[in-house]
Amino acid sequence: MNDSGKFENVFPDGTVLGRFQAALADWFDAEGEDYPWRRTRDPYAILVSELMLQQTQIATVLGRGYYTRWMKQFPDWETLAGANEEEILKAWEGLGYYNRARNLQKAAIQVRDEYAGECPREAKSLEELPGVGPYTAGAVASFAHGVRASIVDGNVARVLSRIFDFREPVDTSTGQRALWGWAEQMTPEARVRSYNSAIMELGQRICTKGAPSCERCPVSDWCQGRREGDLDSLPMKKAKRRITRRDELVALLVEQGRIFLERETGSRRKGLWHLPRMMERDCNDFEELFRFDYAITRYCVTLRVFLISGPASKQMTGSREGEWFDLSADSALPALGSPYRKAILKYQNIHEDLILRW
DNA sequence: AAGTCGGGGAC
DNA sequence: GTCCCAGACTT
Repeated sequence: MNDSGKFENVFPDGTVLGRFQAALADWFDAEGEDYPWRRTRDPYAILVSELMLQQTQIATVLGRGYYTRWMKQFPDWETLAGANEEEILKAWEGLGYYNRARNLQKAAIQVRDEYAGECPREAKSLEELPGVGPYTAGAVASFAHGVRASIVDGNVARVLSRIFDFREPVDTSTGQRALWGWAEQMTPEARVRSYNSAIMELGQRICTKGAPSCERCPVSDWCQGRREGDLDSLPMKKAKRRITRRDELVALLVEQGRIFLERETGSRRKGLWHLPRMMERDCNDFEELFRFDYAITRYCVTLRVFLISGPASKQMTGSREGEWFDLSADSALPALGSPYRKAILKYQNIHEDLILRW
């Protein structure tokens, strides 16, 4: 490496790095997990997986069927490029970070129009695509095209900070520079798919945040952090900021099996729909049906749901931009933010209970 | 460099 | 509750 000397410390000669790379790649080839995006080299299929997986666990993307559904609905660049935003957001509903979905479509349009349908091969070119940063560019270049390119995600950051016993915060520009520097020196020319998959999966399954399984780690011999004996404190991070509490008051307007919804206008959950929001003073005359908390970024929000009926309902719907949707089928509802979907479901359950009791 | 963007899994 | 997750973009 550089002045730190840690690179030389762990890899005193050139042959050791080769053995380190081989140990990782061998481990992956022998016991790596089998995911749908590892059964293909289609850059589109791989880009879809990478965008879905940004800040999102594999269990969510796979277990709740997002990836499979998406690939069936939008199987290639062309199809996605020609889709409309409504159906894209509906397919992404519940995954969060909805700009990822819009960026994915912009990327598809860009590949179609500016690259004649041929996905760029080099990481630097891939970074031109919207929603594709340094990590995703390296992932697509290596996984889809087999091009030598480095990756640093949360998993790799944890592995490398432990390998080098890196006792500085990783969530800073200097910390990131150090990690990327190591990653670029350590990435092999050959077997880059296996190596990159391995170092990520190692962080996910073996070199975990709590209770890492060093006895099963294929590269524990090279791990400086393990020798120093304090893996649990790595990687180091800057101090966290606090959570802010907030109330959110919303109206449940239901008439003849239909519900009144509004479209999000700000930057948060943009393009999705939500229950109409109310002012504190406008709630006094109505019954609070129920409330529950949900977390979003650095906020803890108490969602309080009021049932609005009678003349007030007419007044509210008359003075607002919104639309009525059929409540009978989920497919008739537009893409909703998760808390609002949950609230509607809760309301329907209460409603059914009342009917059963009669 | 700091804020923002979601929602859920694991502990 | 906390931390984290196959991060990227805006300010």
